[in-house]
Amino acid sequence: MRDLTARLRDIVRREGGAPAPAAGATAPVRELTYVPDVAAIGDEGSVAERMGGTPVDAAGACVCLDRRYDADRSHGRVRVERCRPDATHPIDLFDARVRRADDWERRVVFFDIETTGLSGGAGTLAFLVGCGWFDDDGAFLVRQFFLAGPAGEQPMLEALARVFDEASLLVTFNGRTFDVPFMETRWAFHRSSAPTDDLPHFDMLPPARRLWGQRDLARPDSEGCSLTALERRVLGFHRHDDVPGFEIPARYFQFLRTGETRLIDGILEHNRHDLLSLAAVMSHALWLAREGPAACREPAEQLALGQIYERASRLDEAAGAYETAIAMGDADIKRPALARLARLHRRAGRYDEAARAWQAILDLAPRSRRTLTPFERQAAEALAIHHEHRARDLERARGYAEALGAATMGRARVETERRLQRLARKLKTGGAQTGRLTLEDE
DNA sequence: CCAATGCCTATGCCTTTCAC
DNA sequence: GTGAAAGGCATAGGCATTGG
Repeated sequence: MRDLTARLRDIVRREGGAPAPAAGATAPVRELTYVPDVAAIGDEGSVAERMGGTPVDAAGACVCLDRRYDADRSHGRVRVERCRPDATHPIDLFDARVRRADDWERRVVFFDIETTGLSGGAGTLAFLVGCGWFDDDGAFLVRQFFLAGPAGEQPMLEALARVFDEASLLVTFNGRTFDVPFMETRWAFHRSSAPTDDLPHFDMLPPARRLWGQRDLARPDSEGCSLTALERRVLGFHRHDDVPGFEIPARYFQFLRTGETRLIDGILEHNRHDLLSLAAVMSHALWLAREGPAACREPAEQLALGQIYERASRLDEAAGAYETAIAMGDADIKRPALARLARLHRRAGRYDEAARAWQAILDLAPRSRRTLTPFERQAAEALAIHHEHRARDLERARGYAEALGAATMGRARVETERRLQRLARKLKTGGAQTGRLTLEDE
């Protein structure tokens, strides 16, 4: 793949009028027969005609393709019209930078590029950029700009800037790291200012990781958080004959050699599916955040939702989500949900409720097991503190501290030892009498 | 393959709250 | 009044993961 990128670098150089560099000892460029007169590539008609698009520039080096997905069409389990984000969606829960007052929903533009490689150097270019947005009827419109040759980049960048100028919010998947910086270097390369500079940008990857990214300990085969994985898990959408990402650069280089537009069809479809799924995944995430834990299909989502509310300081909603997760989930969900619920209770001064949640974590463990998992260690430590300092039941406090001491190492071990010594001292001097008014009367 | 983002964990600091 | 504990908060470094 690396030498393909090197070849493309040669194309760009020749395009600029400079002679091709002498073929080095390694990769000769002779087999690359790119024809600058892009409109004449292939045997019948222009690239734009054969792709069913329209030329953006006079030479047809950039091709524009429009596609409409009707509102009542289905994408996996969801209908297209349901994928439109609107002002009722609490987008600030996922990204506080997108303020709700900013009428961000006016024109949300979904954005995804296909490039000749991941490395993003000067020899790599985005040969396909796809934009999608909703019209007033709830249909999803996709506009793609395709480079029939590198000479089309300038007109592509101008046309793309016109789309972005209309946008109120840009939405991408991993675009904060990849797509947007990539395009910004291209605009810089052509000495124009980037239209993304003052455009609010929402990257769906971090929110998706928060909602669906927790590695599922119960299922080692769980799929990760790529857009195609989310598509299957969240939308129930399965692609047929998809072009895998790693194959995309090679296909484009082959197109440049042969002018065969059929090689590109699968990439166009891949890009459109990415945009549609991005819209669907985003609006589903927003919908879940708005509707709350009762709308979740999986307890893991309820747990994640709790963390999302907690980050946004919506602590009551967070507690509600954790309680739902505890009620619906298996032990692997219950444990973290109980721990987080316990911390919320403790922070709010509801110490008895916190203690009950910590105790519930310990009750999930089989009696036979001596070793403590991290959650159980956390619970035992919190209960030792609770019973020593709040409930004043020194005997019980010592019980938890002892269980903790057997299961800790290093630094935590030292603290536990100190706790045990303090408890022993207090018990000897008769501080135990005060330990009557505790949890026992519940 | 590469860069970069953001989560998790450990660690130290600071303030508050008690017990003596 | 003094000292110890607890717990919130900030920071830093490690780790995994995503894009074509």
